[in-house]
Amino acid sequence: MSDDDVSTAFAVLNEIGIIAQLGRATFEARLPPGVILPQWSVLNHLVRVGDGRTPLDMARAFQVPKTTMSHTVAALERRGWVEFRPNPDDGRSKRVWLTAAGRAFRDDGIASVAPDLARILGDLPSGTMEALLPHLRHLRETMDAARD
Amino acid sequence: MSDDDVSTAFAVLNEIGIIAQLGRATFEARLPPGVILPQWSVLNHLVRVGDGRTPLDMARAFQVPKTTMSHTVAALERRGWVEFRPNPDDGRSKRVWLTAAGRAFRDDGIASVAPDLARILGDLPSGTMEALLPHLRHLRETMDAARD
DNA sequence: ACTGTATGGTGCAATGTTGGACTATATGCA
DNA sequence: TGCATATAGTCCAACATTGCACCATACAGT
Repeated sequence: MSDDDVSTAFAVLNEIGIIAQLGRATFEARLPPGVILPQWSVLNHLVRVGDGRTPLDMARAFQVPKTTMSHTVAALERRGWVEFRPNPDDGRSKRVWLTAAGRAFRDDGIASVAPDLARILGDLPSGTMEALLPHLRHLRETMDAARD
Repeated sequence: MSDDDVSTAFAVLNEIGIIAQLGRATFEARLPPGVILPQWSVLNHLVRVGDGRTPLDMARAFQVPKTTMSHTVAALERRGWVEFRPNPDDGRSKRVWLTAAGRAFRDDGIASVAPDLARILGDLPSGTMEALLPHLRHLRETMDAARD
């Protein structure tokens, strides 16, 4: 493992940190005031992987502490975008279900940000995102596995 | 701009958000308790681009509000890792300079995390990071330019 | 020079994040 | 069964982030 490899890795993580910041700002500019990216992301996650997950499942998926996820889903529930039902398999846990309003809000979010993303995509060499995606997935999976 | 392109972009930003989180956790696990990633990142930035920057310069580079950067550099100054000097060109602003202790602390950070990064790199197909870096730079620059 | 506006920086308050302690339920093992 | 340990979730307090109001300095147009 050469020093060069390590400094490339540093540079990659550095760029990723800044892009995450920019992406968050882009998103939040389009969400209604008071709604925050992690809230929308949880709705999106539930749509993509299916609802009925437990809060702890999602905390692991997002790599945040369980208290943070607890706070986030509580906010979503207050707004009527998700509802809790007991987990029949485990009396300690809840399952989180999307409401119709929650699905609609998630869809609105995509529709609102799509033009911003389209503008960014238009300024990038075509194929940039497709080139990034598989490598990013691989990196994420590897880092996830390394966190033992 | 097809729907597929937009959903690829969503997926890329999603992965980037999670990797940023994982990277942050990896780093903070190696920093002394109470030291936080943004603090170390600012020291790293000053080493890489040269010290003598103003806080506002750095706020822009990191895409954070100026109050956040003000808070961060104040913490670094309390720990003796940077010092402020007046800006001879502009009486409103400060310039931020690294101290010897600041440089040493930044170097220690690299040395502490390098083994973790090396482990991750060892589990990735070689060339993954090199493949990512130019695309990420491009994406970051484009998003930066789009934020007008 | 004078005045209006723009910019660098900070203090404060509201909010988000997170570690630690705690409760309740589940599971493994004698 | 009974007990020790592990796990899901929440409450609370400490701390980080950030929008807003404010001050000081700079600069542009007259």
